[in-house]
Amino acid sequence: MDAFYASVELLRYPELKGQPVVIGGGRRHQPVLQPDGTRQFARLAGYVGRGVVTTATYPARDLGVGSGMGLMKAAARAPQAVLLPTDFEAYRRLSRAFKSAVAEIAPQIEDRGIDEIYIELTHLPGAQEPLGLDPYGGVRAVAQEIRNNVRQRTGLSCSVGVTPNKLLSKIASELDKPDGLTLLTEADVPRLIWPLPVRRINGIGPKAADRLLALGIQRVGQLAARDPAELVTHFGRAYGRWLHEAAHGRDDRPLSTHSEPVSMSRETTFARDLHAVRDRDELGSVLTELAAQLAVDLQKKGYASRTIGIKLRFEDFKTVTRDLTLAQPLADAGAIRHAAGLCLKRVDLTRRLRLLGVRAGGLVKV
DNA sequence: TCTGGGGTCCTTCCGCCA
DNA sequence: TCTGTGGCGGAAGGACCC
Repeated sequence: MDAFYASVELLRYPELKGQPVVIGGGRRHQPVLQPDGTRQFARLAGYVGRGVVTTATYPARDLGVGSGMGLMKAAARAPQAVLLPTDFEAYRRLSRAFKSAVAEIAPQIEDRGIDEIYIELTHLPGAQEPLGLDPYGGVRAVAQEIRNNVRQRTGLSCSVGVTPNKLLSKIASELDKPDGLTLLTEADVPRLIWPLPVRRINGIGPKAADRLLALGIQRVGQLAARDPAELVTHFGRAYGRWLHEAAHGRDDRPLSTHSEPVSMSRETTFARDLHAVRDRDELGSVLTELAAQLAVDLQKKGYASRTIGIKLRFEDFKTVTRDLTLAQPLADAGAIRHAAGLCLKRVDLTRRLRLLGVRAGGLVKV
């Protein structure tokens, strides 16, 4: 889906179309309905806090604002941009709507989060047929039909990559964003994929990109040209081989149409850093609240957890975790709070904290 | 102006046990 | 009884993704 959260907000507030809009920040900054019927929107200018941009509209991106950026920094670049708080309930609703719109045409779907899916097109009627002079006309038409249905059911645009595998589809879907349809085959890899920066490969993050850069590798084609043995030397057997395969556009992962959750968690960043001793009571009640929320999440989805853990982030952004595996799975707020308290006792708390989280792993259906 | 919240998967280390 | 080896679960951290 294209700029998903922001696009959902534009459905609600169509008067913002064409403007730089940024989604993020806390519950405040809600638009205010004026007596004359128009809405007063919060602006980025003067933002104070620790929020980040979750999504920015394309006009906002043109001003240098992108997801993950601190809102203070975003405010410096685009003070006049509209700021809207996140509304996950609305995004989940539209997420279900777009997925069922796709499923009406192509039922084999792999979920990749709130705004992304992989779709199996291979065996759909007509997908293997040429259309006029286009040997891939059949599958192109199916993909277009999916896009049309998503727009009709949700009012939202999406971008699609039609290729032989998931790795290439992910890259291809981003070649013509927003509202694009890109079809490519293995034969197109040298021309269309090799000029791209290595970061465009799903699985090469900032760390791997830095290490590749140190080897003089910036683009996918440069990676493809390297001896796989050399990559194995630098990155280990599994990752080295994978880098080589990925650079050649090869990927044999099957579609995964069903998955069970592995863990669930709740965490919060404080408005100001807290001290273990001086802010003991506040810290304790945050932990209690997180445990209670997590218990509700577990019970709503029908899971119990055998491993309870905590996550701490200190003022210097260093993060530590502690966890505890129990004899019996549990989903009770008090028991989660107790286990989290035991974990907390194992951490040296001399530095101040900016974040506290509680996690439930080892999930079992109840 | 410092950097959210919710996840998955992988690696490494350690203790326990056969 | 001592030593080595290997599997396994748990714990911790890290990379990456949406």
